Amino acid sequence: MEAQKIFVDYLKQNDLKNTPERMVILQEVMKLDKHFEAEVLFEHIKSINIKVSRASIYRTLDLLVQCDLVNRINFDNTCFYYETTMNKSSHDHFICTECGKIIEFYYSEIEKIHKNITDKFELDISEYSHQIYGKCKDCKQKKSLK
Amino acid sequence: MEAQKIFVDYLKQNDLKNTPERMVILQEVMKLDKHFEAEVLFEHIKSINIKVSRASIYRTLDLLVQCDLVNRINFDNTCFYYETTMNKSSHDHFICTECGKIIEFYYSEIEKIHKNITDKFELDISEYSHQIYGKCKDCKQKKSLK
DNA sequence: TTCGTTGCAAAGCTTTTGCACGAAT
DNA sequence: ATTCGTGCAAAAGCTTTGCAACGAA
Repeated sequence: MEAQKIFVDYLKQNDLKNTPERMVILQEVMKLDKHFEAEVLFEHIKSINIKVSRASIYRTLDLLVQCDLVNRINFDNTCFYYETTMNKSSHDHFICTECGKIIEFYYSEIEKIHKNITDKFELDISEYSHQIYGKCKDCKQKKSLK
Repeated sequence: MEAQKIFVDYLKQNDLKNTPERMVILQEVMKLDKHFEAEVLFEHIKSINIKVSRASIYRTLDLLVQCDLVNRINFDNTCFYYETTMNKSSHDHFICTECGKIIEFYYSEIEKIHKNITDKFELDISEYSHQIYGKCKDCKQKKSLK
């Protein structure tokens, strides 16, 4: 189902009002990259000459999280990141602490682990975060030459 | 090796000073429960009538993270949590997004994945972060009752 | 004596909130 | 006419930082 319809229905069902601000925010959220910050969304909307306050950004993001159109995730304690739930694919990241290089990888075992833990503890998993930090091949070699 | 020796050595090797505040903080960190907040450590030390400022708590925790005696973890964006690394096998966390409950778990497959990726990309892994977010059994049931 | 360290308070940042005005139904 | 939403600015809450006094080496 289309995101906008889901959101409008959600608003209606909860006696919330359909406002221009809310519609703009949903529309622009859908255009952003996978993991975006509230501030990025705010700046983005400002950049297309639409005026929406930061408060409305945060409040509307909360609503979008409520109706499962958006996930709010917690990456590094600097701020929350948001991502749309539509078309989401899973992969993890290796981040080189020397040069910042990122390697994406995917192992089906991760999903098996999640399935296993879901069953064992009767959980309902919505999101996960899996990062590996260290030195990439190049930086490892540079380091050992010293 | 004993934590205190590791810390003292670390300080010496980095031309940092061995101060009473740092020693107290290390000592009391070791007494705390698994996942504690900086504020809890601060209050704990105050409660035993030792005077250490919040700033020193934060600065010393950073040092302890630097020398791998403590991990700094990020569960819910409210604050950082810390845990000692001594005598602790690696484990990951499930965090309930409704009630904040934390479940620790360990799967050897994670290590296999890391070994595999290390070999494949010739990496040097120093740390990783793996959190799963969702609803725990109780909160899942509460939600479905509505 | 020399620097690193401490405590304090202020600043920094992201997110939330109180309030008066404005808009949707 | 209600009632909810918005913008603004202030508040919140955790963490970091600037600075002067202090203390370890």
